[in-house]
Amino acid sequence: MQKGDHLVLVDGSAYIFRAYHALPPLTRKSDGLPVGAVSGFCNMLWKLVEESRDTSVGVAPTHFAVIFDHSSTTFRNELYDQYKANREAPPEDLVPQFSLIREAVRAFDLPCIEKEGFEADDLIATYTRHALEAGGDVTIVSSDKDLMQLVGPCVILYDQMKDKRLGPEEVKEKFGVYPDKMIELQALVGDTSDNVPGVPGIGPKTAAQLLEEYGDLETLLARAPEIKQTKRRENLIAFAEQARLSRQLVTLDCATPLDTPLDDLFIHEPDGEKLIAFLKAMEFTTLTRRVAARLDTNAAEVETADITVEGPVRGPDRDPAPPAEPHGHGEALLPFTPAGLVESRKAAAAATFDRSAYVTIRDAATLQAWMSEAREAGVMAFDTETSSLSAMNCDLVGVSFATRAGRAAYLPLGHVSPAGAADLLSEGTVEDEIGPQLPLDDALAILKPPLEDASILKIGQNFKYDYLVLLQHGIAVEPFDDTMLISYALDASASLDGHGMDELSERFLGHKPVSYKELCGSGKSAKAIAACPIDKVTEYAAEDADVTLRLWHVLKPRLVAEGLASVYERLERPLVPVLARMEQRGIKTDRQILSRLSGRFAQKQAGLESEIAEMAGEAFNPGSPKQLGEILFGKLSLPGGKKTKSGQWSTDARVLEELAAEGHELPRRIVDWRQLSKLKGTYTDTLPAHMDDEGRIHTSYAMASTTTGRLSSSEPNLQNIPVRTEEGRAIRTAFVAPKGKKLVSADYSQIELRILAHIADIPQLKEAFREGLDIHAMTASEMFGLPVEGMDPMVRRRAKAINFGIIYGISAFGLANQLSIPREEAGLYIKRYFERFPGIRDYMDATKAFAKEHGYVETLFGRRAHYPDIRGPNPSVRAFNERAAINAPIQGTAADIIRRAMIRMEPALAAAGLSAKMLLQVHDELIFEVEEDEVEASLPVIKQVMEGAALPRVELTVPIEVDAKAADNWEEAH
DNA sequence: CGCTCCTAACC
DNA sequence: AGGTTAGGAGCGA
Repeated sequence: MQKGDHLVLVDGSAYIFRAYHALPPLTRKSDGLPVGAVSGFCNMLWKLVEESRDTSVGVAPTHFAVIFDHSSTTFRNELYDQYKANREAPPEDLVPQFSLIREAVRAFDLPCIEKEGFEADDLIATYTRHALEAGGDVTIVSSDKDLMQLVGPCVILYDQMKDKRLGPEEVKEKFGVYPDKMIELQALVGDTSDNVPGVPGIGPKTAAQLLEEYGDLETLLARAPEIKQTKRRENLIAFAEQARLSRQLVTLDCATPLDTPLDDLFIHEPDGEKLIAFLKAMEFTTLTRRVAARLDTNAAEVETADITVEGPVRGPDRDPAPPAEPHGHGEALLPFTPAGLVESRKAAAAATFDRSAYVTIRDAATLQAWMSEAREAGVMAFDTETSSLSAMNCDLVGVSFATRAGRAAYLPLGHVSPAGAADLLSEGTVEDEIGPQLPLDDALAILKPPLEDASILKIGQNFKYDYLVLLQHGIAVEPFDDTMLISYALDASASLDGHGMDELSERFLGHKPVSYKELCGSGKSAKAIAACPIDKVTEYAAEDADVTLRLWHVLKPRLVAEGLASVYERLERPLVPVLARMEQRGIKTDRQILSRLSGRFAQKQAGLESEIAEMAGEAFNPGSPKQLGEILFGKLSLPGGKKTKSGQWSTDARVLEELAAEGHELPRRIVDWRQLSKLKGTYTDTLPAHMDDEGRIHTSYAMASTTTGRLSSSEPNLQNIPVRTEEGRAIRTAFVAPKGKKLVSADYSQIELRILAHIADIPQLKEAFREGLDIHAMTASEMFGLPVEGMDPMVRRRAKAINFGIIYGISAFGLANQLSIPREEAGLYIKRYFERFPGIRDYMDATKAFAKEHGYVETLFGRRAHYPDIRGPNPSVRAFNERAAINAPIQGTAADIIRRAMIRMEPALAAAGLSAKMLLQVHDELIFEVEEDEVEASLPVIKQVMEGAALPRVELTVPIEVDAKAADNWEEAH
């Protein structure tokens, strides 16, 4: 435990009795087993776990335990045989529930702590002391006044049922003394229920008053003769010893020997299946459903646990962690907490970086030894060094490993002599010059087993890259974690400046690693990494693995603590192999079509260029906004000149279109020229350069580049291939299926508007989607009171713009801009819209309020988008953040849904015996390559997976529809 | 050569 | 008006 950590201790025994007494008796239907207290206990614990993840309530816990009384006799009985002597035996129907409740805690995967001879309160006191010494905060979940003595600046008492939190001030208010005097107060007052005698005639009010006056118990007893009130004086003198005994009895033992050290209370992701199996066995249908939905698990598929009436009584220690399991396509959230995590976490935070300690691996035996170390540790950070940045087209230069903080090595595999050509000229071999390197094939043969070993967790940074590199060598690395994706799940803010390793290292470790530039240089003088000195590369590469491992130690625990484990485990990590395979496959492209289009575009452009020069009266570069602005608004003095931020004439398409509408021919030509220039320069000329030997283009998907959870595509970007204009669309005909296959395009219809209708709960929108109506025409009809039949296309267009505007966090300024209408008119439209759909305004207000309170918003699947500046002082920055915050849950939920579909797609197709291959994702569209004779069978599977992708976690109240079509090329399939 | 600006392609 | 990537021009070192 370290500073900033947060320990939650649940007073389990108190919970049991409260649950038992607060609820009517309940028995298990199938056999009459009494389970009322178990049910109440489980409900309370579940709520607590849920609440504690809501960071708005307080700091999310990093450590968590449920503490029980072990038996009725404790060390206090030796002090005083009457202690708790008049306690009645627990009710008969509660007795069998004690062991069930311990089972329940185990099912929640929480440590269940108790100790012979000690009360729960003593254990709570001891853990609290340990936590405080480590610099942590503590929340004790209980309302027992015996625990108030523990309250302090970093310790609060939380009464879950009354939802009350007690700090020092609240204790003072309640008892008239601060927590540090609680023991003395209890010693005076006594406790009838526990048989703590106290001093007769002294109640809480008097006790508080006396302590206020005399300071502490001993002073009070010593000066008792001074007290005026006869009876009070006599009692204090007569019962002084009894008061001292009482003080001993109520003083909690904060030095209880602990069987489970504090650090072992470290929280980890629960095993959803285990919990659901238990709840099903108890026949708690409501809670089972609730838990299953939250954990995104289908309860029907979980086998009911075998819980007998005489369930095993839990010992004081928790069970050993379940065996580590690989996380393939499985649906359950399996914990992966290798042994020794806690130790390594501490080491990661403490150790400093020593580059000279890194090892260069030059032979098989040393490599084998490192892999043994990894096997023992159960964890290995791992990084590949390659000859280029493109995973699909690079050679492996080396691999680095780290097995614990500070212990890292580099394995050179493809290094060449730094001098390059000198190899050929010099007498000696490369080996003489740079030392021996293990042959690549030998190294891969040694590496393959541990990299695919289910009991070794491989940790990478931007792991899709390394995964893809090794996939080219026939190695599918599993299981793995990715520090970049963990960081992204925790906080995807754009303001963070990315999730690259160097940034993360500086942000979370306060360490600046050797940069690639420092190693290889930059610009013209940049060297290939393979030509850099191996000792320097060892420092660089091994450090990367070391940093990655340490980042993992710091970041991974935060996932669970902040309630983001399911985002990472459901939406991020499983997508890595899926995207890697998509990138590896690539999409077949017809070079000839692109080249013909380039020719056609060039010809048209040339024609336009001469016309443009003639109209302008001089030759200039139409691609230069600066020159163009000077011609249009300077030389020709056309009206409507606007300036950009930096004072240049604005010449964007909007400005030029407006001029063209007024009859000016030159701007029209420029618009056309620009379009051709874009299509040619960005697409038809450039795409062929990305084709491989088989004529396929492999894009690269960035998983952590957007603030909302969308993917992005680059090198080349295949998510912005033209579609709007006919000429642009022609480019899509170049994306083709090979002979004997078809391309299938499947896209979600209006998914963001559907999500809006669901989230904001808009009856008319939901109804329209259920009826399959034209949503924009319906909107126009609602707003302007016109029938949908025979709707003016221009009116519909406005309604459509407003619908999109709503998704984007509408402003009168933006809508006016979009529709080229006065701002006042746009304002009226918005007003009208809100009148017709008041739920939208409610949603927007609620989202803004949430974002202001928490600093982030959430998708339906729990992904967060952070907007800290929404609280900032700059009104326009604030407004921008408000709009983004309104958009993010909608755009982000859509992104989550298609991610879920992609993750499920391959197993679903395989299960149906189909060989369809997913190639591309374009935000709401998936593109597949399908054997011609499998098209018919594949379409319904693809549709089903996409349409059902939100389930079971989220049940949308609008239908989700997917249109899917097969054709020979992308243009026709779309 | 590397950066910013402007523009435009997509959902 | 929300979320992206990319290319060319222009400028300064």
